[in-house]
Amino acid sequence: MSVVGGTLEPMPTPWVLHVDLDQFIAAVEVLRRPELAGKQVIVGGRGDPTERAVVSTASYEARALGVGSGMPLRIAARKAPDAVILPVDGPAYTAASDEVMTALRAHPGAVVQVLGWDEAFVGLETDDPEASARAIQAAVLERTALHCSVGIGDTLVRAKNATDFGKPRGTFRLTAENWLEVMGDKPVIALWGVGSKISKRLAGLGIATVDDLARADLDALAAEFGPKMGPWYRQLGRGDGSAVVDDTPWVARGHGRETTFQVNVSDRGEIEQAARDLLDQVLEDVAAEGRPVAGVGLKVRYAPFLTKTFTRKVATTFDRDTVTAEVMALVAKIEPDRPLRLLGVRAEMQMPDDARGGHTPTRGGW
DNA sequence: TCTGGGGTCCTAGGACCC
DNA sequence: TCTGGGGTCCTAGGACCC
Repeated sequence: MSVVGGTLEPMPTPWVLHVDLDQFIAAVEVLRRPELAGKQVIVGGRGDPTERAVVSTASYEARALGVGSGMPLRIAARKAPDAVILPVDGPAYTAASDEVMTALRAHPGAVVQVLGWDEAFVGLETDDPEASARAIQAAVLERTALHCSVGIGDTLVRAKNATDFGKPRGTFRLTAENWLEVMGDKPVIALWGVGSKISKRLAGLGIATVDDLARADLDALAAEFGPKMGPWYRQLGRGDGSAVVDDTPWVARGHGRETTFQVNVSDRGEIEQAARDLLDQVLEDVAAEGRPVAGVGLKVRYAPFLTKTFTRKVATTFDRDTVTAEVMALVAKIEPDRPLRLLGVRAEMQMPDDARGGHTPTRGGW
C-alpha cells in the first residue's frame, strides 16, 4: 500500500502481457496487396514451390487446408493448389515490426521486451489487465492496421502460454490459480521450451502431461536432463518463474548465414566459393555492429540429413584475412566425396560486459 | 511429406594447469 | 603398479524458438 494525500490507496498489481501478432507475415503481405484479403496466402522461401524451402507463415484460409509453418513449400502447394505463394521479404516485416513495438512502448508505464518480429512481453502495473490488453490491441491496430492477441499472466511463462487461448484478436489470463486447471491435461509439448525430443525423453520417465511434469520427481529430472535443465522443466510445468520484463537492449552474440543447395554439391572449389560468399555477408552484418570477431563456425549438412558443426575460437580481430583463413581451415574438415546439402558460416563477436543477450528466453536465467 | 534460415543456450568430454 | 582432485577453456553436438 502507498500513502497518497493522506489516504491509503491500493498498489496496482504487476502483470505480464504477451502480445502476439495474428498471422503476422501473411497479414503484412495482405496490407500491401489488399486483393489478397480472405484468400489462401502462403509465404516462404523465394516463393517458388519447386525449390527446397519451407512455409514461414500461412493465412488462416490456407491453414484450413492443412498448411502450416515449417512445412516444405512443395507439400504446401500440393495441399493448397490455389494458394498465392509469396517470397519472404524480411525488410518489410522488420519495418512493420518496428511500428508495432513503437505502439507498445507508447502505452503508459509499459516495459517492452521484444522476442521476435511478431511478439513481445509488456510489463505493466494495473488492476485491470484485460482493459490494458484491449487498449494495446487498439493502439497496434490504429498504428499498423494489424491485429494481435494478448496473453495475460503473473509470470512470463504463464503469459506466453495464455496467448494461444486468446487467438485470434482476443485475450486470455493464466495465473497460479487456473494454470493447472487449464494446462494440466495438455501434453508437455504444449509448453514453451519443450519440443519433440524432450517430450519423448519425458515420456520415457512416465511424464506425459503438464500435470505429470508439475509433480515430477526433481532428482529423476536432474538425472535425465542435468542439474540446470531438469529443475527448469518442472518449473515450466508449474508455469512458475520470473515475472520481470527486461527491456535492456538485446545484443547479438554473432551472425551467421547459411544456404541450402538446390542440388547437392560435391565439388571442393564450389564449396570453398560458397563459404567465401557466405562469409562476405556475415562480415557485413558483423561490421555493422562494430565489434571484433572472436570465433568462427561452420555448419554442414551432408545428404540426406546429417548435420555437423565445426567451431574455432580466434584471436579477437577485425582483420578479414585472418577470419577467412580460419573459416577455410574449417572448410578443410568437410569430408570429401560426400554430397553437401547445406553450408553455413557463422561469426561470434566479442560481447560487451554489460550486455543482455538471450533472445531465446526458454534457456538461461529464467 | 520431407524437412529454411536466423538465432540462443546447455551439456559432455578432452586438454591443460596447479 | 597404479595412476588425486579441482578448475577453466575449448570444441562438438543437441535442443529449442520464431
